[in-house]
Amino acid sequence: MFGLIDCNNFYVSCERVFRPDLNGKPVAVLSNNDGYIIAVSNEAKHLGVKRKPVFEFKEEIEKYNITLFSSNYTLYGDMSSRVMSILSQMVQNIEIYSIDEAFLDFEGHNNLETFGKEITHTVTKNTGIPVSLGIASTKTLAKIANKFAKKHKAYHNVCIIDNEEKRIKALQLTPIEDVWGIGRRIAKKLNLYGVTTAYEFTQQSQSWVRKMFTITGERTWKELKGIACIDIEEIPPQRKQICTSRSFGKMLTDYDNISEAIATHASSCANKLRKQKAFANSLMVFIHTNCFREDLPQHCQNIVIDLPVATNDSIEIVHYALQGLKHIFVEGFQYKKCGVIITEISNHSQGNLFDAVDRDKRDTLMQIIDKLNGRGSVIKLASQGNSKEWHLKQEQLSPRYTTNWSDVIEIKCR
DNA sequence: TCTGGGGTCCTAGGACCC
DNA sequence: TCTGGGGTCCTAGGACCC
Repeated sequence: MFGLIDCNNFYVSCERVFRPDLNGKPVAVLSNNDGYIIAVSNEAKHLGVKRKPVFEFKEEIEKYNITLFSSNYTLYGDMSSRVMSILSQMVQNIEIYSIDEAFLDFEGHNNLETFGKEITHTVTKNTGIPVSLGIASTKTLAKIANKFAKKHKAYHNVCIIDNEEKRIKALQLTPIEDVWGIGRRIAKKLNLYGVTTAYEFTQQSQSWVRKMFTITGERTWKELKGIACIDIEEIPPQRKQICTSRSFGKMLTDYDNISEAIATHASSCANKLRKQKAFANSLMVFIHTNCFREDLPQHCQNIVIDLPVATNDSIEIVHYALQGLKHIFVEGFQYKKCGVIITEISNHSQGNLFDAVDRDKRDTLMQIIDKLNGRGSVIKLASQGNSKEWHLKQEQLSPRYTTNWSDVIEIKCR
C-alpha cells in the first residue's frame, strides 16, 4: 500500500506556527514580487479567494482584513525538512515528492488506520503543521484518498481506500480534473466525450485511452483501476536541468542591472550543481520583456552556450552566462524577467588539454565559499553587484524564524 | 499599476544518413 | 505519372506536477 501525506495549506501553516494569533483567520501567501496569490487558508478560500493575481481580490482583502505574507522560502524549506525528517523516522521508505508532500511505502504494515493516525498526530505535534494522509493500493488512488482526508472532518486526517467498494465510490465522487496526471487540457477533452468523473474514465477502453492520451494517460487509467504502475522513488533522480530565474521588482532597461541579476542566477545554478555534485556542459541565458503588456514592444531571446570543459565553478559559469547576455541584450526594451538554465548535466568533468583554468585550486576555493556561505549568503562575486534594482518586491515578508538568529522568537515567562 | 518559479515527460516534425 | 523506406538525433511545443 502507498500513502500520500500532504501538509494542509502548507505556506499558510508555516506562517501560522509563528503567528498563532492568525489561527482561524483568513490568510494568504503571495508569489515572488507579491503579484500573485499562491497559498490560501481555508477561511480565505471560503471568502472566495483563489490562486490568482492579488489585484483581483483587492476588495475582499480590505473588507475581511485578510492577512498577506510575501513568500518566505527560507522558512518553508526549513519547516519542510523538519516534517520530512519525522516521516523518515516513522516509515522505512519515503519519497519526498514536493516541498509539502511525500509518498510513504506501507509495505508490510498492518492496521494502517492506527499507524496512519499516529503519523499525522506526531508530525503536527512536533512541527505545528497540520497534515492529511491518504492510503491506497496505487499512488494515484492515494492522492485521491488524501483529498477526502483533507475535505471531510470525519476522517480525522486519514482516509484509506482498501476495497473495491470504497475505490468505486471514491472514483464516482472525484471529478476527472482532480485526478493526478489529468490537467486542465485533458479534462476538457474528456468532457467533450462525456467523461466527467474518474469512474467514467476507468470505464473507457484501454485502447481508446492509449490512442487519445498516449502512454501517460494509459498509466493514470491503470492506476485508477488499482494496478500500480508508479513506484516509490526513494533516491531522487539526478536533475536533468537546473534553472534559476526571477521576474524583476520593476521593469529594467539598463544592461548593468540585468547583468547583476544574471550573475546572481548563474551563481545560484552553480551552487545547486555543486550540491548534487554535478557539472554543467552547457547553459542557456534568457531575457524577456513583460508579455502581459501588449502596449509595449516585446523582446524575448535566449542563447545556448556550450562550455569547453564541464564545470560547476561559479566564477566560470557566471563568466559564460554574462557572455551570453551580451549577445542577446538589446538596448531600448523594458525587461521584466531573466534567468539561467543549466541544460546539460553530467556527473563528472573530463579535463581538456587546452584548459587554462587551474581546476584543483578553483575546487578548493568553491568548497571554502560553500562552507562559509552555509545557508545564508555571505560571499558573492563582484559581478553580482550591490544594486537592488532587480530585486524582488517583498513587502509583507515574515522573519526567518528558524534560520536566522536575530529572528528567533523570544518567549517571555511571567 | 499589479500577472510565480522550478521541474518532468511525451510527441511531432525536420534534418540527416544509408 | 511518378517521386523508397527506415533509422537516429535534435528541437520545439504541449501537457502535466507542485
